[in-house]
Amino acid sequence: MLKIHNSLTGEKQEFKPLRPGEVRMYVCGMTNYDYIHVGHARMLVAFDLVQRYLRSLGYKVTYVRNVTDIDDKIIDRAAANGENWADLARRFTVAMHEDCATLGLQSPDLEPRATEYIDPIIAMIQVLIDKGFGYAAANGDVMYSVRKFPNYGRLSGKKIDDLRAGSRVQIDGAKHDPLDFVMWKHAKPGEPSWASPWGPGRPGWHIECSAMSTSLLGSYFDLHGGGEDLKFPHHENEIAQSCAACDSPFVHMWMHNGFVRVNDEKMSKSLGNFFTVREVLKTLRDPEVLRFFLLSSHYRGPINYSAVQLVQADETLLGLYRALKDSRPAGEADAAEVARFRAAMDDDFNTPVALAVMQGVARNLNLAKTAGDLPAASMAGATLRDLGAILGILQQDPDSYLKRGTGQTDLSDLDVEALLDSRRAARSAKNFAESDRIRDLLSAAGIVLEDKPGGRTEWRRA
RNA sequence: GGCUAAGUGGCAGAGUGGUCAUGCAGCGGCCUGCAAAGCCGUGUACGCCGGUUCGAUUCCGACCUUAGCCUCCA
Repeated sequence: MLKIHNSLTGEKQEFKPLRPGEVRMYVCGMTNYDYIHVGHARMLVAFDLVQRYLRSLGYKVTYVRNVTDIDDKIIDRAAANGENWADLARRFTVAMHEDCATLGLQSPDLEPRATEYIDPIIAMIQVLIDKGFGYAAANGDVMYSVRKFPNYGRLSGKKIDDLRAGSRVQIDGAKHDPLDFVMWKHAKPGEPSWASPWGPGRPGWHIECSAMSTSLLGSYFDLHGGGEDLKFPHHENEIAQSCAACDSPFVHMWMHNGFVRVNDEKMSKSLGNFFTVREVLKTLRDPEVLRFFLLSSHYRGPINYSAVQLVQADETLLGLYRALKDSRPAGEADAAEVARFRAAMDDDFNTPVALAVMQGVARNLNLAKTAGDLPAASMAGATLRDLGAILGILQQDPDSYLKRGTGQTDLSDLDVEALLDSRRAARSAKNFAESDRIRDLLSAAGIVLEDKPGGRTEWRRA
């Protein structure tokens, strides 16, 4: 029985799809005006995992993750670059797709872009105006009247009056109430715009997600996810808009992932302490190391980003691939281990415990290999592979994974096989000085040797 | 100021009212020509102070510390 922590109630709840056998989920994706950083990667990986696990449970999943391709930041950045805003958004959306693919993310089933949903957005705003939740302000913007929506603040646990008291927001003269937010922004000279009943303009961020999610998944769907920082006001506003427009509950369960921190601070653009996925990947043996690192703590908690931790993730993943090597995965996975793994995942996607189960399988696999118990090794190998597939790890060929370094050392002018032959000859002649010399030489090139029974020697990267 | 999370062994990271997380690193052993890998063994860990309890890291209360949100943010 799958339990998911629902941000709406603050508790883990049994997951029951609204429609039998079918899960509809929406995740707030990226505003693409720059390369994605590790914080974004965490969100992306967390919900990729949710989606994968739900599928592994046999649900028919419709996973929607949007792209915001019109926004102040895009316009500003494009202006700074002297670039067309649409080109900029397209360029970084392509880059995001590349990064997602490297991180082993499965594509969402649908990836709506805000600019493709202008009509539904306008329609929804109109409905909200007609129902008295929205109003056209004097400056041409269309606002949402937060105080008209009774449950405003329920998701984030905020009270309207507290917000107001603590508000440091500049009072916008056009707003009837400082809490009101913009659904439609009137176009300023030179800005991209679309025609609307309220004049040329563009959609606000919150209405985009309300319109896209309900257009694609219906007015009431199962799961809505995003980063913790979107809880307020973005998700709160989505709820206010969608519920009011559709006269319906909006989302059954809300999920929020925790932040990536750097030295105990949130990794973010504004703090300037971010690392892009691209630059981090250059320092790693394989992108899978970053994915593994992200999976090694629970999605809701904070995770501290540091080079040391990446090294630990690398070592641990390496150990798993070493176990997998020569295991000849075949046949059915070990049912008991799978059950343990699933129990961990059923508990609000507890990947650290799921990974611990896999460590146990790896130990049994190593034991079976040294005992020469081939059937047991195949089974353990199959188990590791199958469980890894759910998490999106351990699907590569172990030997080529192990022979891959962190990218610095070039082996092209080193004939490893020939050196191993010489070393083999030296060892059988008991010329250990020579065999150790060759091993040191290889070691200096970042190659580790492992002598196997029967005079066989294998190599991998350190 | 309001609201929300969190403080676990050298590092990372789960979890629980009363023998075990797990991984990395370390140490000892087996194996090895020596290594590496693997396996076996190994650590008086749960912010502070009270309370409840036969027993609390786990429940309750206060306190301290940190982070996040309250403004765009994954």
